[in-house]
Amino acid sequence: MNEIERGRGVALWSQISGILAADILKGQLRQGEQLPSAQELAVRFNVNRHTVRRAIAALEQRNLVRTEQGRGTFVQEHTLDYPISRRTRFTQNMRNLNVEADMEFLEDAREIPPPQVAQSLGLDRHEYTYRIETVDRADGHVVDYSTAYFPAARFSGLPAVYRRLLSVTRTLSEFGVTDYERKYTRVSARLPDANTARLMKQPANRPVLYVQSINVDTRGVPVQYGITRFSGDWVQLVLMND
Amino acid sequence: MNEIERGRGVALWSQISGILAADILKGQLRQGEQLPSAQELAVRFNVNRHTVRRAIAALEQRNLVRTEQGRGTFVQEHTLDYPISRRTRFTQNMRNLNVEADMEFLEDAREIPPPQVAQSLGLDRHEYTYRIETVDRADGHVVDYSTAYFPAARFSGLPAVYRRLLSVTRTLSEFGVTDYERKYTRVSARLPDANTARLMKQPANRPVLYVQSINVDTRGVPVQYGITRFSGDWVQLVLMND
DNA sequence: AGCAATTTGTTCGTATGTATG
DNA sequence: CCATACATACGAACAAATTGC
Repeated sequence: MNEIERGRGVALWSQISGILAADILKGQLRQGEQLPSAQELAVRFNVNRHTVRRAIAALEQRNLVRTEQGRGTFVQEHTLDYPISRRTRFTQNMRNLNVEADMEFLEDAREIPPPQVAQSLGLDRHEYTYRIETVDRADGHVVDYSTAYFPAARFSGLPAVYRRLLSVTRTLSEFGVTDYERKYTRVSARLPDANTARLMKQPANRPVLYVQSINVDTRGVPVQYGITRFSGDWVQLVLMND
Repeated sequence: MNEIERGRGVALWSQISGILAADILKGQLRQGEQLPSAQELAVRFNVNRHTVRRAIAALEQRNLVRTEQGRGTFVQEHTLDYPISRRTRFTQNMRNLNVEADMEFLEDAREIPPPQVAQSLGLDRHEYTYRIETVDRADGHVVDYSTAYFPAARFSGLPAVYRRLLSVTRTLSEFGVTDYERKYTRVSARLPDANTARLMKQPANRPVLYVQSINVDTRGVPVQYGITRFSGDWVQLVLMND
């Protein structure tokens, strides 16, 4: 059981807030789940109810919980609504949401892709692609882990450009592809493999949204094949019609 | 270990085929996984290699496996591509795929819905809805488990009509809603709760696609809130742009 | 419809710790 | 060392909303 220390320079409410926040972010407190009442928490941490309320107020500020008078305090359904449309730009989406978004480049490689990827990109079995792996974060925790394939013949030297620009849109633009659109998006649910779970810092038994997509240029020629694994708990794909 | 019996009126190849098919359908053999070689299976079942080949041929006929010359036999990636669009009609989708589709009515109820549902349908907190639960099957195994909410005030007596027609489209049509369209679709990945796992006849650690959707009439008024849990292994949602 | 139990929200007051000048 | 300001922490009482009986 987690304990707090008095008089060590960190306010009690801050310590309590930190413990609860960690529980939520680690998934030990599930989405929509009710927290113990302020009174119960006060007993557990051996502090006054006001102090607990101060801690919860901080969590509410961070949008981790939601309180309802007369009912209780609940773990906020903290889903990022991820719009999917033919103009989807993944990084751009993040900017539109009021979260701290950042992206980390993991690695790139020049290689012959899996058959399904080759076929989707309209390549022969022995044609090379560039593969680029990245991780996106929002508010500090991993939202998605993406693998993107580009035809190497058409986009010679792409990885270097990508490392510099860190954006698919801007990178393709450097190669003259000023516009592209989503041709199709396939969505399924699966458990992450060991590597994916590690990169996404999530338990291996928490499912991910497995999204495969093709982007085509204005002439309909495939320019990118993408595999994006979204944290199933934190991301909802939203398909709007309006 | 599963055993086969000789001379009991069921051909050996048929029994072997049945055992392997059950393994595949129960998910013990995962999608894309390679089966043991015909020789290995022959040893395991204590039959001739030809008998195993006959069994595998039957599986291929049922489109459960795919054999590749010189490589081996693999569990067919047996995904149903489920198109999602503003005109999505779930049952209709099934008919378009070349599978045996059937639907089972589970139960209905008149009740106050969860707050999120009420809000999405534009109802007050105390207004009633009809809830209808169904299961869809394709080729005998469960593809999705759906819960649909309808405003009770507007569609008085809906469950009786639904039981008779077994179709959302036709039921709404009886109430004068001759046309409706998908307003939005939200997709996330989660593990099934115990009840869902049981109804879908799948292990509790296999993820489902959790899809929430709203259908609105031609004036934009919500007529149905749906929760559909798709078997993550067997269903891919496909969002086309063409 | 009423009532009790529970939980969050609010407002007092009081005491203590910390930083500053 | 003292005065002040501010954040922290506790206690009591009451209001408002929800839930279950």
